[in-house]
Amino acid sequence: MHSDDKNGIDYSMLQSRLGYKLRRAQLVYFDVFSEACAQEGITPGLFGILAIVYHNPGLTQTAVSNALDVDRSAMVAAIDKLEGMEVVERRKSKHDRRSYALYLTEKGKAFTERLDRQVNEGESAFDSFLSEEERRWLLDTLDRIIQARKGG
Amino acid sequence: MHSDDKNGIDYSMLQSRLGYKLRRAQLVYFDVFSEACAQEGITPGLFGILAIVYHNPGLTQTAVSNALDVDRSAMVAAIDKLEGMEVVERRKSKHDRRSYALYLTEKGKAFTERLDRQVNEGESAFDSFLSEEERRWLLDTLDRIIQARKGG
DNA sequence: GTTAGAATGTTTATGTGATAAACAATTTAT
DNA sequence: ATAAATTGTTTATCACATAAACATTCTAAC
Repeated sequence: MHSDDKNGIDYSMLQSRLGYKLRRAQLVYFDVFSEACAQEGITPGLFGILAIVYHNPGLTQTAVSNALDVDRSAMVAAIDKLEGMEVVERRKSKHDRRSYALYLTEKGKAFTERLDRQVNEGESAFDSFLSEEERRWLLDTLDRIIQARKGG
Repeated sequence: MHSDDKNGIDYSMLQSRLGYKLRRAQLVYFDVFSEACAQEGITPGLFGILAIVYHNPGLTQTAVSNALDVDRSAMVAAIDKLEGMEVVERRKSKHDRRSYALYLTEKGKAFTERLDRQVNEGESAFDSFLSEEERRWLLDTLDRIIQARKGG
C-alpha cells in the first residue's frame, strides 16, 4: 500500500481531489495572466469586465456583474478604476435614472484588443502541450462543472 | 458571424479562455467544499494542511508549506488556528531548535478522516456526471498544467 | 573554532477577491 | 398611492497570495 509520492511526500487525500487540482491549476493561469498584463494594471477580474463591455456595450453594472457571476458591489471599485484609466465610461441611462450604461472609450477598445492578444500569446505559449481537441474537451468539461452548479 | 451567446450576452473573449474557465470551476468547487465542511471551521487551505500532516507526520511548517506551494508565513496563523482547535500540535524538534515538527492529535486524525469523507461525498454527489475515465483524464490534464509551470 | 551565510518561525503590510448586510434613490407592481 | 423590488453604493469580514524584515538557530567556509 505505498502511496502517492512526490519529493517523498504523501499526497493521498489531495492527489485525486478535483477541487485541489483546480485550485492549483487556476493559480498557474493566474501567474501566466499576470506576466502577460500585470504591467498594465489589469487583473483577471478587470479583464473579464473589459471583455464583456467590449462585446456588449451599454450594459448596466448589474448586468455585467450577473454576466460574470460576481456581486454587483464588487463592480463599484472595479469600474472606478477602469474609469480612472480612461478605458471605460459610465453614461447615465435615460430610461432608468438609477443605473449607468457602460461603454469602452476608443482608448479602451484598443487597450482591450491588445490585452486580448497578449493574454492569448502568454497562455498559448504555455499550454501548447494540449492538442486542440484536448483543449476543447477541457473547456467543455469545465463548462459542465460550472453549469452543474447552476442547477443545484 | 453571430457570437457566443448566453442570456443574450457575448462572451467571445472569455469563452475559450482556460484561465477564465478554471477560475469559474474552482469557485464552484470552493462552494461545494464549503458546504461540506464550513461548519467545522475548515477552509480548503486548512484541509490541505491536515491532509499533508495526516499522511506525513513530523514535517516542519516549512516542509508543509513547500508541499502545498504556499509561503511559509501563511502557515503561522493556519497552524495557530488548527492548534487552537486541538487537531494539530507543534512539537519542538530535537535536531533543530528553530523548527517544530507537526503532528495530528488523536482527535485531529478522526476529524481529518471525517472531513475527507464529507468532502468526498459532497464532491462526488456533484461531479457524478463525469465517468471515472473522464475524471482521471481531467486530473491528469490539470496535473500537466501545474507541472508545466514548474519547469518554466 | 570563528565567522559568514542560509534557514526557521514569525510579524507586518499590501492586494485580490468573494460575500453579505445595509442604505438612499428610483422604478415597478398592486 | 402605496408596497415591493432594483440600482449603485458603502462598509465589513474573510480567504488567500506575496513580500519584506527580524531574531534565533543551524551550516558551511576558512
